[in-house]
This record gives sequence, structure tokens and C-alpha cells, in this order.
Amino acid sequence: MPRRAGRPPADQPGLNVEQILDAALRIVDREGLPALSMRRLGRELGADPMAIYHHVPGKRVLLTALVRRVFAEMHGAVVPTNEGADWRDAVRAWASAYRGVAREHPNLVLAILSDIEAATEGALETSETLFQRLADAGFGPIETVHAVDLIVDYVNGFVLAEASRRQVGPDDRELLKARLTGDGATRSPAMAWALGELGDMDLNAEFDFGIATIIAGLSTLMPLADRDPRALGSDLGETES
Amino acid sequence: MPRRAGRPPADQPGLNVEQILDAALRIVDREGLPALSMRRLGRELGADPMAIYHHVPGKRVLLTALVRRVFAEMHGAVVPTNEGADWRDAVRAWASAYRGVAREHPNLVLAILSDIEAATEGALETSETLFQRLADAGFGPIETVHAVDLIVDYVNGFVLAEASRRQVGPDDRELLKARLTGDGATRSPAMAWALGELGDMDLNAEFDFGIATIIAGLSTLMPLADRDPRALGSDLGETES
DNA sequence: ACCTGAACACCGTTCAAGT
DNA sequence: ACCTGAACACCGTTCAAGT
Repeated sequence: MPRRAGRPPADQPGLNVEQILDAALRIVDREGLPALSMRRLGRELGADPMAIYHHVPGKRVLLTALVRRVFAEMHGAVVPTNEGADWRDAVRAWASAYRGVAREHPNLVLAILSDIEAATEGALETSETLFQRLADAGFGPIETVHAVDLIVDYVNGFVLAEASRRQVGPDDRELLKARLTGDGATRSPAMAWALGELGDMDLNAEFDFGIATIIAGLSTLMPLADRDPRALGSDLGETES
Repeated sequence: MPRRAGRPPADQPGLNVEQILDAALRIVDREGLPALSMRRLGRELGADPMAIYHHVPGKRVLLTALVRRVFAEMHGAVVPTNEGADWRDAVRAWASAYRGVAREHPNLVLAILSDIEAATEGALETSETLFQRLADAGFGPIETVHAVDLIVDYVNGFVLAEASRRQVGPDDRELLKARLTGDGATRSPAMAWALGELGDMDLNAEFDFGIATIIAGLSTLMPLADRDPRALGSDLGETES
């Protein structure tokens, strides 16, 4: 139900950017990224679609604003580590916070990854504490950048896989498994063996494994640093959100 | 210049799927993913846009077909490793092949990642040899699946970052660096330090670092396997206790 | 200053009509 | 069997007109 044309009366304040972003995020979370159109957004706001252009210059900017807002959420979620803190804890905390934010807005993940400028900027803004712990631990500047990028790239890839796995109805890996253990078993025996032994995919375990492996690999560069028993092992499971 | 309506004469065979995919890939490679529309594709083929629907049921299917074709390219590029081969070599070869294919079609990377079903299927189809080497090396079934997923997720994340970095004109990390080393230096000192020391980003070095670190981490799980000096530069620390 | 509505140049897709 | 062209229901965005 569109309101009347013209400047809104002072007591009924009309649109503002915050409101628009809220509505946009609502649509994306509930109905998916493709559902977000300027016209649909106008309907959600109870306003003429064109009214939005007075507050936001276009759809592209609106999307990057959405991405930035999500990273602002994350910025609030990441607790800065103390000076003496273990860099491994910092890595786990950062990765877990990143994943957590992505899990809250699975339909936005593709937009985040599409807008890599905003995403890397957001990721870097939240990662000062991570840089600090790595530098403290003795990583050189280039090693630190490479390490952060490794973590960011991995989490991006994981988060994307996790988000799109959620959109597919029956787990497609199950389908693949069924196909492999069926007639195609002879073509890919090793895959059939590996996937055949697998029960339900535990994404938490998988994420923990990935992060733990990366940490173990980075530890290799830091032979002097203390070994952290949580770096690898069967009973960790604390990267959970 | 559209050809005449009606069934084409036998000597002028008209459209076929292969031709359509070629044209679509040409458009995406040259003009980017958003440039690919059914109408634009029709123009590229010198045919009525609607003629395409007689060979391909819709745009979505066309895109997954494109993704599958790219993975078929990769399938040809991955040379199966021998039984005795080092699993680390298999990991490096697979990752490098995957990255190579993505680099040839940077504009398609987002489509690949969007169509995660087709992508994971394609990735898995090319990775039987990887599964085999990991299994041979003594990785358990669950560990093998987790290891492959770790590699796939990382390479997906890296490839995406690499592809979109290519689309941005001036390296946006340079911009961030400039902003950091400017007035904002006090807010993010560790980042400014790390990025400040960095010359031109060497993406090859970064990718090698990522893969080497993952391999080193996975080696931690395989204390009995021979140490590969190429896995990482300096000494690799002792076996797990 | 802020909202509106017609209009423009696009989309993907359906469908009856051509040969 | 294969191609065509009008048509439908959408897009993002511009712009003159309202109050």
C-alpha cells in the first residue's frame, strides 16, 4: 500500500537508508538473493520502488552496503585477543566468527563473494587482531599476509559450499555416493571407498579439520612456537558457533 | 544477419548444442558473465534467440553445461598418478590443474561457484587419482574426504579471489595499503606493517604457500609417511606425540 | 526535499505460426 | 524437425511532474 506522493509530513518520516537495508536483508534472508529486486524492495517498504533511488544510488551500491553491514556484524562478534594470546586461538576465533556470520545469511554468501572488494575490505577490517598475533608469534610480513589470505580463501570456499549445500534439497553428495557405489563403482574405486565409509556429513567436524590442518601447517613455519595440543587431534569440536 | 525461417536445408546444418556452448563460452570469456543473455547469444550465433530453446531447455541448464565443459577440460589436463606416486605430488598437480582451468575462464569462476552441484561433481570426477594417493598413503576414509574438501574449498576460494582481482582495475589491496599507511595507520598497525613490507602481490607464490601449508598440515596426520622436502622450506618439526 | 508514474531499454520464456 | 516473431511478465534506471 503506497503512501501518498510528495514530501512526507514531518511526523511520518518516510524512508531512510537503514530501513532500506533492513528490508533488503529481510528479503534476501527469507526469499533468496534473486528475489531482491528494486520493485520487490519497494513493495516490502510500502513505497514506490523509485523512492529508493533517492537514498541509494542503485542496486549495486545497495548490495555492497548489505555486504558491509554483514561484516560490521562480524566486527562486533570478533573479540580482540590480548597481546600474550596464542595465534592459533586467534585463527580459530576469527575463522569461526566469519563462518558464523555467513551461516546467519546463507543467501547472501554469493553476494559477498561476488563483491570481493567489499568482502576483502571487510575481512581485513576484522582481522587486525589476527595480524597482530601472527606478527607476535614471529611470522614475517609476507608470511603473515600469505597466512591470512590462506585462511580467508579457505573459509570463503568452505562457507560457499556450506551455504549452497543448504539450498539443495537432498544432499547431493549422497546422490553422488549412491551413484558411485552403484554401477560406477569400478570407475572410481577410491572415491567410492572414501565416501562409502562416510556417514552423515558433519560440517562442523569438516570445518574444524580444515582449520586445524591449516594451523598445523602454519606451525611448521614456527618450529620454536609451543605445540598446541588442540591444533590436531580427534576430540576438538570447539570451533562450533 | 538471421537466416531464413523454417527448417534449414540439409547442406546448411543449422544450430547444435556444441556450437551454442562454444558461442556462449566465447561471450563469457570476452565480455563477462553478465553479458551472456539468450538474446546476445542468438546474435552471436546469427540466429533467432528463440531457436536456442530447441537445443537447450533454458539458461540455467546452459550455464551448468558450460561449467561441465570446463571441468571436462580439466579432466583432460589432470594426468593420473601412478600407484607409487607421492600423495603430495598428487595434491600439487590437482590444485594446479584446477587453478589453471579457472585462470583460462576467469569470467566463468562465479558461475562455477554458483553452480556448486556441477562444480563439486566435476571436481570429484577429476579427483579419483587424488583419492587414490591419499588412501595409499594411509589416510582413513573420513580423513580422505576431509582432506579433499579442504583442498577443493581452498582452491575455490583462491581462484575466486584471483579472478575478481583481475576484474578490478588498480589492485584494490594497493588502495587498502595506501589508506592504511596513511592516516589510518594507528587503527591497524599490524596490518599496515604486514602489507607495507609487501611488494607486488605474487599470486603464484601465494598459491604455492597455501598448498604447501595444507600439505604440511596433512603431513602431520601421516607421521609414518616419508617427509617431502618440497612440502615446506625449513625443517618440519617432529612427529605428533 | 522527498515521492510518484510513465517510459526506456533490457531480460527469460511461452506459444502459435511458419517452412 | 527446426526456426521465427509476437507477446508476457518481469528487470534496473531516467526523468519530468507532483506536493
